[in-house]
Order: sequence, then structure tokens, then C-alpha cells
Amino acid sequence: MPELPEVETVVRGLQKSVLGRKILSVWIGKSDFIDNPAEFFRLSGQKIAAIERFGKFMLLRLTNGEESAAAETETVVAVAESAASRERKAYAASLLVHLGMTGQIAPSAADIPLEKHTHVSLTLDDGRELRYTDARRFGRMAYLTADLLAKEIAGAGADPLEVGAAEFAERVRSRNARIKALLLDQSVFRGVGNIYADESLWRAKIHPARVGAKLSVKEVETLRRVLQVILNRAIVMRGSSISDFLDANGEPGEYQRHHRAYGREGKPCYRCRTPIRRVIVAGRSSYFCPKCQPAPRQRKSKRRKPSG
DNA sequence: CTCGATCCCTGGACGC
DNA sequence: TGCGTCCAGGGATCGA
Repeated sequence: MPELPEVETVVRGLQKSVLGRKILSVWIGKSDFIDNPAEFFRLSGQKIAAIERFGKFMLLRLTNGEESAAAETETVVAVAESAASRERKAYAASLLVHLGMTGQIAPSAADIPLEKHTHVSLTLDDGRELRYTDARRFGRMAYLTADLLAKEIAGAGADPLEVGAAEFAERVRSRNARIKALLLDQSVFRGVGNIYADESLWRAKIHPARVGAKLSVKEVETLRRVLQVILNRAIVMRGSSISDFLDANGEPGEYQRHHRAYGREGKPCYRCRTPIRRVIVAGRSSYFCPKCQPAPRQRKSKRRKPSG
């Protein structure tokens, strides 16, 4: 279940292992998770000039291989540039990768046989292959020109690590949806998924079914702060490996050992020993402490249930 | 606007 | 052993 910290971990691994490599050829197996598989072959001859995370997306920024001498210099310059100015740099095309639930992307020696669910393999100019493996194919890959990427990015939510207090509060307190749904909504905040939503709500002592507009200013600011602390800590720990998350080196993360709510149904709350409960909110399992995170009063129902 | 339901997909856990 | 069932959940979509 790659969320922001897991995707960030994979991006950092790829930056070390495949940044600057040129793609020589493209192999595609099953392609129903690729936006436009025919476009994919345009990857051939292009160079991976930058690798960035955008929410749960990975973006492999591409430059034409021909300007290789110039691009070498550019890459060095780009590394020295601030993140903000790098973002402003225009690339003609990018490879978008979303890991979905079970996606993995990592370089591999070419002589290692493809795994059962490897669906994309890009031959690199150093002889290795950058492979995408995804059993369930909930992930997504797309070859995006600059304009398509712009459309993709338009409407994305705020980056939870960079959003300020005022904007965070505005995005939450202007909504009548439950806070859990808001945290999971990628058009509100990009990159938060089920695990880090539950972990941050537990730390902020906010019940997942509370309505955004009914949270106090103080509660919302606490939530923002703990969310940032948790995400940053999880990045340091290289993410959470619940079932099959592996980073670009094939190694699991460590943050799952620090979970306080997620996956702990029936186990004692780390604060008050009350058994953690699991309910469905926003269609997802939501773990919380019924004592530390008191439930909101019953939401208004459209019509009172007929008596009797 | 917000909700729940449904679908996509496979593997793992579990009960019998 | 094997089979059926349920569950995991990111995201799109649809109807209420």
C-alpha cells in the first residue's frame, strides 16, 4: 500500500540507481493499466533526466537522448538547484508511475528471468532493465507529454508536507465530509492513504468520522502537525511494509513497527490501553481508539426511521 | 456536495 | 489437499 512515504522511498532509490540512464528499448506484457500503450514505445532513446514524487505519483522526467552532452550538464545543474526551481524546469515528456496497491519498480540485471507479474521492462544503456511488477494491476503507467501532465496535475490537492496552517485549515474546515474521507481524497491532500490517515488521526485524537467543518481550529492544526511529523518519520524509516511493499532495492520499510492504530484491532491503545476498534469510514477500514478519539454525535439522517 | 455501492485485480488467510 | 469465501484498498464511476 504505497502512500507518500513509500513512494518517496522508491523515488530516492531510483534517483540513486537509474537517474541519467538512457532507455534503449521497451517491453510490455499486460497493458491494461497503461493509459496509452502504443505511446510507450516513444520511451526508446530517451534519457531519465530527473525523478520526482508528486503525491503518490512518480514522475520520470525525460529528455531526448540526442542532446546527451548538454543533458549531462543539465542533470548536474538540476541536482544543485532547489526543488522549487527544478519543478519549474520544463520537460517535453514524462513517464508517470502509480504503484496502486501492489506495484513495484526497480532495476534488475537483464539475465534474471521476469517475475510472473512483471508487465513492463525498460532496457537501460548500462545493460540493466527497469522493471515494473504489479500482481493486481491497480497501478497505472502513462507516457505524458507536457500538456497531458499539466492536466494530470491540475486539481491535485496540497502537498501535506508543505501545506501551511491556513491552507490546511481552509481545506478541512470548509468541508462537510468526514475527516477520514478528506484525508484520503487526493484532490484535498495528495499522497495520504489509509495507513497514515489513521495514524495521524490517532495521534491527533480525532475520530475518523468527525466532519471537517466541525473540527476546531486547534484540532485541525494539531492534525496538520502530527501528519507532517508522521510522514517525515515514516520517510526516514523507509516507509511501511504491510504485505508486499519493497523499495527500489527490494528492501522492506520499517515504519510498520511504529503504527499506533492501523492494523491493531482489539489490541490495547498505546495511550490508554482501551482496545483499538475497526469501523468502515469512507469505504475503508479505519482503526481508532474509542476512548481517545471520541465519536461524533450521530450525523443528521435524511429521514427518521419509522417508529416501531 | 457527500454518501455508499460496485468494479477493477490477485494473493493470502481462514474455515471446513 | 483443496475449495469456497472473505479481505486487503487506490481510484473511477454511478446513482441516491
